[in-house]
Amino acid sequence: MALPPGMLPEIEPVSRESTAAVIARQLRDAIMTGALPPGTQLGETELAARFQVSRGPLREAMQHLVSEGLLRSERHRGLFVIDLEPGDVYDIYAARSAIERAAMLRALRGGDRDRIADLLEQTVDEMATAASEDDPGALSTADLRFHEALINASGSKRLVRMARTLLIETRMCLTALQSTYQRVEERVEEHTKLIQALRDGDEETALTLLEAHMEDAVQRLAPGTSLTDGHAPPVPGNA
Amino acid sequence: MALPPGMLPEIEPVSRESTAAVIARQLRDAIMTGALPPGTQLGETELAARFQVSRGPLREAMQHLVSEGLLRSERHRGLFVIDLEPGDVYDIYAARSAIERAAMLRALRGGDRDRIADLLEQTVDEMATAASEDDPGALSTADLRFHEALINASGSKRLVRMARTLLIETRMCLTALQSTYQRVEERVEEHTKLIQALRDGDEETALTLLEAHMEDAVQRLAPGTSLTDGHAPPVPGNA
DNA sequence: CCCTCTAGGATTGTCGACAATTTGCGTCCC
DNA sequence: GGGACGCAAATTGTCGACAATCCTAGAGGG
Repeated sequence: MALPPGMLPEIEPVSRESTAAVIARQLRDAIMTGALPPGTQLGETELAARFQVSRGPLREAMQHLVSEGLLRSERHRGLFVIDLEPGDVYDIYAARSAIERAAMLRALRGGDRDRIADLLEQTVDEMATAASEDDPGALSTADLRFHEALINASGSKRLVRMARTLLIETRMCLTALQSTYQRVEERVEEHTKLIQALRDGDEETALTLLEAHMEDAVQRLAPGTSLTDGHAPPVPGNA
Repeated sequence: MALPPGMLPEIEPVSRESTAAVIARQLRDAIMTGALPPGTQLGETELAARFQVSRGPLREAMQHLVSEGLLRSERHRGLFVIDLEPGDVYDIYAARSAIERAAMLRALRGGDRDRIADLLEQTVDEMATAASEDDPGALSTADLRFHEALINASGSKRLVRMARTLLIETRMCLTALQSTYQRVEERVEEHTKLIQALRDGDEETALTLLEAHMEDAVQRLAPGTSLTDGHAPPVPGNA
């Protein structure tokens, strides 16, 4: 009303997030970073005490993570952090490839390519910083943020929603197999080239680079499998 | 032990599904078929009475549907069935296009093409039956089952997981705009051609047909928008 | 010595009640 | 008559306790 737009830009309700959402986010981070290793059992009573809330909101948060696929629930047994088998690595990257290809297409065709490219370059800068400081964790985080930004730039609610779990799972892969990395310069450069292709509006190059990016990763993380030729992993834990 | 495999093939725990899961499925069906129209407010107390359970399990089911994107939650206000705007129709089909393209690729390259094609043909038979009986609801259901089967055949846990919500939302679109249908023969034939391309292992044709299938649908449901040229909808309700 | 059955402990599933917050309506003042 | 304030009803958010179920360890019998 009396407040001109632009003033007080960031006032929001004191508690705009539900308790369950806060807990879910904290657990998500813990799982993502490896603080809660795969296979860990999460006791409701114990966690409720740690978060100082009742079991009600905590259960809701857990249920949320279960439906996201980060926890697996065994009835009357408990909740466990999922453990990723080789087949899952393949599956994750195949799904990511599909999502990010679509996001890239929408970014390419939806206009505003330069603005998106600028956004992506910020995350690449973060990667470079993390690389120069020799911080593998931060490097992985920045890497993921690149892909998160790409998908956000697509402007598709559903691509964003579907990618959320995938990126967390990707982070789990990266933390679990932190040793098998490629050269950091190479890792940064792949993303830079991707941005350039986007900026140029070169669809074929962008899509090819993206596919190669995924193929590289999956072969490094799960040797012997391939995205492009449909070579299924040895023990697919699929339904 | 003493039971040779193959005997008693279908005995399972008396209640292998949690109460919340049962409720969630029932609500899902109700939303999908339009029994709960978009925008409806769902009171916890009322529903708890209808299902004859406490509010605890019911809340879990609701939370599940919220995280799936079928309900939207306003704090201290209530839960509402999402209503699909034109921008959402575009978004849904863009996402479906990405998922099903990937599923088709894995079906094409993963071997067992004939087995998958046979499975898909069963659902096309269902479509034909529904068409001959002039049952639009059953026709839509069979249509969705075709795509569900295709994604299941991909063998990818994550594609299946991501597609679940998308297919429900698609069903909502179909029930909401049930009038704007194409000729039923055409609708059946499109799927038949898709199966043939899959059986032949003709990747280019299969992918092209699939893309056209989606493009047709989106243009019929949300005229003026297009998947392929990135023509964004007039009022994108995206984040 | 090994298998089976039973009792114990622990964990999840469910419930009913209380507290916090929002919305709508009625009232009061200008 | 119009607007703002305050109250009350309804709904969601949270909590603690009880019930059902499952794993484990130990004793007993073969």
